Amino acid sequence: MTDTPPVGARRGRPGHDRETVLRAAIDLFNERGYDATSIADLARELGVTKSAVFHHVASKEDLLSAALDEALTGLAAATQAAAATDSGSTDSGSTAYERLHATVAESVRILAAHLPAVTLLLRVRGNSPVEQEALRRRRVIDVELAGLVREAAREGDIRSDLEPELVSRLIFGTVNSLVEWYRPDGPVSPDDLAAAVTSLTFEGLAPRAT
Amino acid sequence: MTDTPPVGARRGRPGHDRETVLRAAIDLFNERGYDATSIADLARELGVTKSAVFHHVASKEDLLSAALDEALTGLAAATQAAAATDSGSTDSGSTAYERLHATVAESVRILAAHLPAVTLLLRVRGNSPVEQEALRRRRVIDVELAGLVREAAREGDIRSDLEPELVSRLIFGTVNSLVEWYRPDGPVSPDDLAAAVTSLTFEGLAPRAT
DNA sequence: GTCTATACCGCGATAGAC
DNA sequence: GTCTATCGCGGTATAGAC
Repeated sequence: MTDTPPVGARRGRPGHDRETVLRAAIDLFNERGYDATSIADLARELGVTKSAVFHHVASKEDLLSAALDEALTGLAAATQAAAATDSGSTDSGSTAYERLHATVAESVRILAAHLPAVTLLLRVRGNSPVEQEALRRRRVIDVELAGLVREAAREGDIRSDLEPELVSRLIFGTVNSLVEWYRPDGPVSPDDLAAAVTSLTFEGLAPRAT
Repeated sequence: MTDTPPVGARRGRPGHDRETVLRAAIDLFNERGYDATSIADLARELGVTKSAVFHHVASKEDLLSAALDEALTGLAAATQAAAATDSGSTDSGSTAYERLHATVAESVRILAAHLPAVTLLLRVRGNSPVEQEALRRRRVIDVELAGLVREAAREGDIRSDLEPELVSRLIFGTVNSLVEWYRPDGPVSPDDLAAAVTSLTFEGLAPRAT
């Protein structure tokens, strides 16, 4: 046997692969913004030339597209999973309140697990077809979430003196704002964060019985 | 008397002035992002050439600087005003709870009144000295807000089972997330919005006695 | 798979005429 | 106050050698 690795296996030893480039790109996009980040910046970060980067990806926008897809897939799964806590048909074993509670918690966990990609998603403005498509997919998720809030209000398990659309925007505005400061390697674990967010959202700031 | 306007007064009839340019710039920066917006875009929006824009402003960054200053001045005033509801020295007539409540409401109102400038501020990443200075001033405000939350918890008027820093970040994360969707010309007035945010924040989602 | 070299374009900003 | 014209730079992306 020789000392060379199996030729049949996927190799790429000398340099980087697409995934490496993508991770570095997402980090840079988040640090400086997508438009303010050049391929030259990315190449410098990876220690190669611009041309080497273009060997792995078709275009700069290609990197953005992949990152947004990761975030959207995760968030869509979060809403789906929590909604399928039971749901089924007309009236199931789970209440809308329970599903809303689970969705908020799961959204926080997904956000923490895919923080860089989700951060990028939340900053997209719709400057290109790629960004517009991402915004469209985001809107679909937002509509589902608003429906869940409306349902919980109709079932009488949450207050109904405020518009469900408004409540939904405030709740998930709180969740989304986490990308501005939360770091998974900090003192607060993702599960602790999810618990704090849900507790504050559902119970408010009132002093608790000890 | 002639039909020409007073020559001594500030005039500029044929074209635009610095304020016009600034308003248009802030809107474009928010729509597409600062880096993605070129002076040519701005000139096109105003119906003039790039050179005409540079007649009114020294640089593109000059526009950003002015916008960030507007937002920061407003927000600093909001925290100051609400904190000075009484405060004074050691123990005054107002509790930290009351001051926190007033600060949240006032922050929402300022955000609504200066929505474009505040939106821009909240998207700044620190890419240049101008942006870094803005982030520094933001941080000062954030520290004051966190102190207010800590004080209210110490006085026993809000729950103390969660870290004040965490609570502060969540509350003002909710407030800041308003820039992502709120429009003052929509169905919700700034005062209604401030009432909804404070109510949801302080009282939570629990059904209310009717 | 990575390199050098380069085409091509749009950017921010300036000079000087009107 | 706005224009035309232009500079110099850095952007994305490509071609072809190694």
